[in-house]
Amino acid sequence: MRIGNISLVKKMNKQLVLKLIRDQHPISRADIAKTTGLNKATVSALVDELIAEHFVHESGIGESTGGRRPLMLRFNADAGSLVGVELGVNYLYAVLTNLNADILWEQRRSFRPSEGQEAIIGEMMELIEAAIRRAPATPYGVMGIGIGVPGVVHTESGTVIFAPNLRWDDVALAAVLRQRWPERPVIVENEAKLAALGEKWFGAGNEFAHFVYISAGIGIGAGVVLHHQLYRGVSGLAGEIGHHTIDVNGIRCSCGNIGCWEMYASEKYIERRLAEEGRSEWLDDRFSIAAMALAAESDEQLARILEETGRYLGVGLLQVIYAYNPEAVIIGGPLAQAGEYVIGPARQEVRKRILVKKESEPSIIASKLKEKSCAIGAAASVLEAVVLPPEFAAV
Amino acid sequence: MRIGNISLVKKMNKQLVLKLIRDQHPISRADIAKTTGLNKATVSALVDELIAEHFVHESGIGESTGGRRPLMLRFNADAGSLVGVELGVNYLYAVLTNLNADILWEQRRSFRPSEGQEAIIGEMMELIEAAIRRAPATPYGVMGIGIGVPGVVHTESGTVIFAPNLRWDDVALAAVLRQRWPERPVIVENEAKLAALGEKWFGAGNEFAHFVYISAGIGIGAGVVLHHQLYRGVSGLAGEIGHHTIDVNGIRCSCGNIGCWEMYASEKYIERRLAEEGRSEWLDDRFSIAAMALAAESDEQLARILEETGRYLGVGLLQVIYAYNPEAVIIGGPLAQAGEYVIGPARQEVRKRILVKKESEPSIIASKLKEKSCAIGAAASVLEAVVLPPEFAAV
DNA sequence: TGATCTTAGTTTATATAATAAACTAATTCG
DNA sequence: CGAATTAGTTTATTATATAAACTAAGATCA
Repeated sequence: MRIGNISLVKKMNKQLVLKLIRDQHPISRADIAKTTGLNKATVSALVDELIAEHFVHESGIGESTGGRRPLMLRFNADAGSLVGVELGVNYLYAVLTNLNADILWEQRRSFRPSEGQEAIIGEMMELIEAAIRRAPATPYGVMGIGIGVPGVVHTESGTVIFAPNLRWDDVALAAVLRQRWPERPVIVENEAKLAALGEKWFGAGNEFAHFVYISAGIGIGAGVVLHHQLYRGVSGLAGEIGHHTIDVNGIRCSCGNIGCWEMYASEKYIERRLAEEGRSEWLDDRFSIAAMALAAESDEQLARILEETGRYLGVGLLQVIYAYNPEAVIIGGPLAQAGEYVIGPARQEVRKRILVKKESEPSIIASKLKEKSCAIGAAASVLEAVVLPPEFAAV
Repeated sequence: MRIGNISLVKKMNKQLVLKLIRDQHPISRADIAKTTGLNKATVSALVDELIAEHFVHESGIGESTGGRRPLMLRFNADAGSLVGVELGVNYLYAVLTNLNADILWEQRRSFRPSEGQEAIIGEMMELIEAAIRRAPATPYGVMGIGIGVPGVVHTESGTVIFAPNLRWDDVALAAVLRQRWPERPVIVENEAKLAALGEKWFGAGNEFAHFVYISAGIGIGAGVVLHHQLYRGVSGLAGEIGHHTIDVNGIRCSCGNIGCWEMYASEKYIERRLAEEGRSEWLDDRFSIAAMALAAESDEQLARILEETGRYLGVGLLQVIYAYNPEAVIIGGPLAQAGEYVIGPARQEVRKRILVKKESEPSIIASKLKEKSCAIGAAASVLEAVVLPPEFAAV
């Protein structure tokens, strides 16, 4: 039960000031006082502390608006570094960033899915080790490690409860990493949820209080941001909307259900359709939606398959809209590489089927961080945990 | 932008104390201090104010646990009255309650859907007038009026944007009522959302932080409570999940879409199946699920139709579970009168189709407030707006 | 029975942080 | 050049939570 006391007030206001500086820098103390409603003296005191903590610095003198010229403040993105890792189905991708998600170092590494858990976790730890070695000298150093995984996660313990595509089951990933780096916060979370955080902090979700990030690849997952905060549900399953039924009499999904959305609006569907249409030349190891979209410019059959996929995507988006009524839906993951070939038909399908037009239609847009969403989101999760908690932003 | 100051802290703590007294009365000052972590002196000061404001009263001396006997505190449900109104498709139902949702007066009135807006609003105002006249003498009198409507609502203005079954479109309902009762808060909200509030405050939702109330009748609507708060989305459409597609190749819905859930898990479906199976004797004006469920005990054909409906309900519940990952799903509305005939098969269907069993399965339970959910929820919305705002309960 | 221990609740003094108002600093404008 | 304006700091005040001391009223046990 959260009780209020004076230090809570201070924490809230300090966060608010820091957030404002990050979002609107360069900004003066006077502007902060005006936009927040806080007293000038309060702002000065809080800013002084933030400067002492290296999160803010003065960046010179601004333009006068008829009086004394203001001292401009900036968020200090170089107060520390963040490590973000995406654990894919057959690859690892790690980034080292500053607090502004500028990538200072990155590395991608493939593995065969047949490799065991230990081997994969071992490679991940090598990558993290390498990232930490590359970290520049900063006041706080590496502030934490975020990991995105393709499955359902128990966040407190950092355990991967269920990751079908990796065939992982109850793997205590965070425990291993915390043992190796006991002094650093380690966050393990579902990849779509982290990608949503990435888009929220540094991408297409920045301006929205409520949005849904759709990670469409082999399957479909989602990260749901409500009131500026990631929504996880009671056990972290919120957003597993790839298994929404869109055809009760449809085809069987690997999850045991019938007619799941992700059987129709994913790479799985495209592969099935390519095979059906006798275009199996596209079905080799190096299958890529991006290449397919390029070829589709002069290949109607391919274009049609992408368009079908987009329409099915739209059918499911309708459910996303009715469930969450978001301001925006951000389409990410490999499927988003097809760009308007998929997103256009999805938009049309939504417009065709939706109940109340103008009130309810969200912007349906492409991911901004592209294939880096998850890794950057993993880094952002550390930022959120350590520097800029969203708790007070809501309401 | 919410800033912190000392009076915010006081407001938070006072709300917290009042909430605790309401939830756990009788309770002593010492117990409040222990469970909240607030200082005894702080609690005493806040309680004194709450007593002066008539929201709390001392209710005698409790049992000693080895020392001085405590003064027990109770929530004063008779500090004021609440008016709640349900606007159905062809009836009005109004209640007058105390702050504990005990019904002091109620009235139900039918109308023909062909009557115009003005006539219906007129009848509603007569009902409200009658309720206000019946209100007992209390410190605060009638603290406000809540109205549940079968449609999408813009809450700030209290405008009914779209109510297909009433054929209402952009009706400024709250404006009319606020003109008549300018001194009283008037809340207009979707019926399922208010019913969810009702169950949260006084019914089956009491113990859950995240739950979904399903209003299943002619159509399907939902009220979604996340982090103890009603979630509305950006334009109040969140929870319009009756129009989730469960069969892309299915039958056309009145909303323009194809294969909507509410074509399969609603009274509409039952009526269609009754007709198909040649049981149209049930299809008269006084059609009632409750009667049908009773007859189903010795009528397999009826039992089978209810069971089918329940299975379709389960298919859609899966989507609710994946979207919100709630602790519980509460089934209300006319369809819930069929009890286990419908809820049992729904549970089975969910268990059969769900991805991760133990983590994700919510309790699927029947509404506790039954046909009074909406009206009591309308009253509760006033309570929440005026006496017990949920703002600080979250996180 | 009465001394001591416990628990409930109040009073008093103190600490923290926001605020208002007065102040200094630096600039524009006429 | 002086008045007005804007930026930022200093100082005194206020509201509130808290700790600690205190009063109140019971239980326990020799």
